[in-house]
Amino acid sequence: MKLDREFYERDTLIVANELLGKILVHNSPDGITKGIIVEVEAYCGHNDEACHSYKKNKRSGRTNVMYYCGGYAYVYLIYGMYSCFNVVSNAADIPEAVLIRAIEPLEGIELMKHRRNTDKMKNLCDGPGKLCKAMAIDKNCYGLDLCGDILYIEEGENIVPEDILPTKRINIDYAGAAKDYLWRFVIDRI
DNA sequence: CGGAAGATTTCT
DNA sequence: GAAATCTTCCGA
Repeated sequence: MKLDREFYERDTLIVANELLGKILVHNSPDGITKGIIVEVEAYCGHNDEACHSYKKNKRSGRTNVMYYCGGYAYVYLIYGMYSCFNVVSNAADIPEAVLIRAIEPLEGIELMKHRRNTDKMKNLCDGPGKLCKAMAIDKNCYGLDLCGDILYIEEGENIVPEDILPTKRINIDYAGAAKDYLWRFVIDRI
């Protein structure tokens, strides 16, 4: 069961929490890949110094999709070599999104290994850049509608709040006070 | 038009 | 702990 538009058009922190345990699906030309979302981070526009849409550059070519309504893919290139996949959340004109930081491979594992050029399961999708490479998510996926058939998220197992561990976000030391917000969520089991 | 920086990964 | 590496954004 594919998540619908209403799921995404809510408060970013709620969407971030509820995305845990859901299944990310990419129907690529090479084949289909699926994975359970196990780690996310929330980025809340004007309330969040770490968010790309926070600063002076209110809206730019890169962050434009964050101003859409929820349910779109925000993919950007970082450090010139790695893509990061975000799910745009909340209503239109509210530039917020959820970064998918890690997944647990479900389907198309051989394809992922081939793309990542490794055999180690643990090393396959445990990072934003890694899972994007494993699932072939790149700038071509920028702005895709997650309510479409190419890239989407479906219902997975239900995660109870007790299993969700909030922690500080990673690699945003430049973000001042915002760097201490507990806006990174991981599934505390496995 | 040039320069600087970055929501990372990998190897030493 | 440091390098790799390049698109995007800002200032001039």
